[in-house]
Amino acid sequence: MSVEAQLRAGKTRLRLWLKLLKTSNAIEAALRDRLRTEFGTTLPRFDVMAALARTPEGLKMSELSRRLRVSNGNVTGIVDRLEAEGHAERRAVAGDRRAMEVRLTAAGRAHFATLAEAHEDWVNALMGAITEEEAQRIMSDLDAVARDLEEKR
Amino acid sequence: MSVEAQLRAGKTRLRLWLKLLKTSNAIEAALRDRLRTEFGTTLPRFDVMAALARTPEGLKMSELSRRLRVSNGNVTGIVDRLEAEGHAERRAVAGDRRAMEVRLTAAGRAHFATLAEAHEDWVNALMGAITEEEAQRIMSDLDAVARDLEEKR
DNA sequence: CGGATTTATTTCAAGCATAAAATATCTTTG
DNA sequence: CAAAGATATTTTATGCTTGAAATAAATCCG
Repeated sequence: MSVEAQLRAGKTRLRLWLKLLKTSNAIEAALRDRLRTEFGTTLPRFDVMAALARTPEGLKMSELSRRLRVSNGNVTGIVDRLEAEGHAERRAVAGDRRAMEVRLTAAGRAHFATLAEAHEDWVNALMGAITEEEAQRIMSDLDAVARDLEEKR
Repeated sequence: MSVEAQLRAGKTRLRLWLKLLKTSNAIEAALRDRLRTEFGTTLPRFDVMAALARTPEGLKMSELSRRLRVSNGNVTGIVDRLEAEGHAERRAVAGDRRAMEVRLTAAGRAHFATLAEAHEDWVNALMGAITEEEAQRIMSDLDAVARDLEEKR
C-alpha cells in the first residue's frame, strides 16, 4: 500500500473510532436513563445481576470482577448496594475463609427478569436502523478487532 | 418479514450491542491507560482540550458542555483541574457577567499537540484490524443508527 | 513446622459523571 | 420600571471507577 493510502487509512480509523465511541455512548446513555427513570437502577447493577443470573449457583467476588472486567473494589461497592436492596446476597465459601460467593436472591431473580426483557426491547429499538445482515458483518469486523486487541495485551 | 426473522434480528441486534460495548470499552480502557501512564492525564481532560484546540478564541462553559454532551457541573470540575495544571484559563466574557470563556494556554496548546499525535497513533494501532473499506462501511451503518437515535430524542 | 509468597477481598483517595438545587445575572413583558 | 422567567455557572449529594494500600487467609517450600 502507498504511503498516502496508509495515511488516509489512519485518518479513517480515527474517524471510525470517534463515531464508534459517540454511538456507543449515546446508546449507553439512553439505556442508563431508562434504567434510572423506569426502574430506579443503574447499568453497573444491571451488569452484575446479568452475570449472576447466568450462574444460579453464585460467583466469587473475584470471578465477578474478572468476568465484568472491572476492579475488585468496584465490585465490592456494587454488590454492597445490591445486597442493601435485597437483590443479592453474600455467602461464605466452604473451604476458603477468604472468599465470598454472591448470588441473586429470589427477589433479585424476579427483578432481573423484568429488567432483562425491557433492556432487550430498548436495545432492539435503539439499533433498529441496523439490519440482520449489517449486524452480522459489523460483528465479524469487531471480532477481528477484539482478537487483535487480545494479542496485544 | 416473518415473525421468526424479526425475533432473530432482535437477538442479533442485542448481541451486536454487547459486542460493540465490549470493543469500545476495551479500546477506551487502552487509551485511558496510556494517557495515564505516559502523560499523567485522563480522557475527559483530553476531550476538553480537543474541543478547545479546535476553537482558539475560546468557548463558554455551556458551549463546552453542549459539545461534549456532558453536564455543566462535570465541565466545571474538569476545567478546574486543567486550570490548576496551567493548561487552560477562564476569562470573563465582555457583556455578560454570568458567563465564562475557557481557552487553552500556550502550555496547554503545546501539551495537547503532543497528546493528539500519540492518541492518533494509538487508535490507529488498536484498530489496525479494520481496513479502510470496512471502516467506511461501518461508519455509514453507524450514521444510520445516529440519525435514527437523533429522531427518537 | 514456619517464614515467604500468593490469593481474595475490602478500604482509601482521587477523579469522573449525573441530577437537582442554589446563585447570579440577563431578558421579557405587563 | 418591576416582577417573572430564562440563562450561565457552580455547588451538592450520590454513585461508579480506578490503582494502590491494607487485611486476612491459603499455599508453597526449605
